[in-house]
Amino acid sequence: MSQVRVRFAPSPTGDFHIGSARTALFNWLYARHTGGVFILRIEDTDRERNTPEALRLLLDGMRWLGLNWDEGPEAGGEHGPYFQSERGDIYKEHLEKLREAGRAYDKDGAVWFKISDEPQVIEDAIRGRVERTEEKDFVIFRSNGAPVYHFTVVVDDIAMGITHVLRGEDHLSNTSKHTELFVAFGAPLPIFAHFPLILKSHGPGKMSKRDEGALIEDYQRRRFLPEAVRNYLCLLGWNPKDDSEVMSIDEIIERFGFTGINRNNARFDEKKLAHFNTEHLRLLPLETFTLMVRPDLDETGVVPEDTDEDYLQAVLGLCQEKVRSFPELPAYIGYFFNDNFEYAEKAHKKVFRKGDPPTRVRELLAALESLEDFSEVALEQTLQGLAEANGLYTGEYIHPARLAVSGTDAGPGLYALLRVLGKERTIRRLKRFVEKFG
RNA sequence: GUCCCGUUCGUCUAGCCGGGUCCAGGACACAGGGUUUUCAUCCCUGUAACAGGGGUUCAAAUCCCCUACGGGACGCCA
Repeated sequence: MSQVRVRFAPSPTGDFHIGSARTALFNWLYARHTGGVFILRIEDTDRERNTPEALRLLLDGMRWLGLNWDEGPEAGGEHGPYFQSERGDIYKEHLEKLREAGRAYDKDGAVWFKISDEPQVIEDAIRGRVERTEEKDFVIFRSNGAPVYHFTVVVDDIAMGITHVLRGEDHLSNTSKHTELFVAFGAPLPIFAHFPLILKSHGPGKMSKRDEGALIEDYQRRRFLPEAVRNYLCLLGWNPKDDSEVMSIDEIIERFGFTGINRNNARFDEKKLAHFNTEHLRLLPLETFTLMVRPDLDETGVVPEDTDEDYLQAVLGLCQEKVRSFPELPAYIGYFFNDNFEYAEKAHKKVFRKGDPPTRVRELLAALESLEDFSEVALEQTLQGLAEANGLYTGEYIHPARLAVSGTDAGPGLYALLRVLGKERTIRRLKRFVEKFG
């Protein structure tokens, strides 16, 4: 069989939203799975509504998601141009063919396509056989001379040698118009595959640009991991049949196919997306994690410029598995880089509710000052030894210690925390606590 | 209104084609419990679904029909 050629054909009229992104994704996956060609074609025939800004958003979003195209804008290819606005001559030629065949006529200043009286049969790769009869002739060129979507899409799919048309179910009813045109041009039908739509999380209807969480741009801005968004999107309407969820893109490409695509619409769930983000965050090698979180750290300025790189790495290594997203990291690690952090009121109250924290911290300070080995094992032994010697629970030292060195009541395990902070910082902070609270 | 597509836990879904192994499995969310010095981690447990009705069959989530509901398309938008 000849090589698979699929296309994603958006119109740059607004934001790049999740539904479009998934259409692009499924086409891309199918191309990569089959070793085929993924084409990006810009459907900008509606001059009124297209904007360069929307195009930029689209290309950025595609790249962010890792959906590289083999032919299209900025990539070139032998079937260009890839902007419909530049394909006027091709449309005119094809219109002539229809006129010659007696299938096009003028009315009210527009050009109309004369439908056949045949019922159209669509062998859909996902839905099976679907029959639909077109009921009336439709416009293919507007009175302002611009060609209409149903016409351009078919002409381009023929001219670009598209073998498979993969798109949302919202196009299923239009497909009978398209098959009419394919037949009128004497062209073979591509294989159609219509997948389910993404419905909004709450309320009726499909997801639209106005809905919460609908924009790819939003996820870029909120620093989601593109592989997490992509992974989640793959599972909205497709599944590998064996309960696998968090997968590498190579694994998804390997397993992707029509048999795993569902027929019923899926509701978008931001909580599950957040879960994928957390999972993928944990999978990141520390060096990558460090590199990626840099912008968040720079933006908030929590890490001073002269910070030792090894120390930063150690801190991140400790905290990577504790956070659920990049933006929450700066606040989570702030105290590591600032000895003069504030003691959180809630944590302070909690710790001071019982026992004698200042005394415990003083005892701990004395013990740690003479401790050379700041390994977790040694620290643990020291604290436990101290507790035993004074007939107290280790918790009576641990909680005040945490408050004293971090100002909070939550965070990484205390021994690891102290190890990373190191002796000098730890001592300094314990002293500060003693000075402040006696 | 007409036509097209669909309907399994709150949500994403497995199972359906080739009916029995399904008093329906997994994940997210939620609830409870546990581990840990803490927590935003981790572990365990629990709650919870075959839209309804009719048929076919020894047997139906699985096959057929009807109804209801959901979604989509009916533009000189794409």
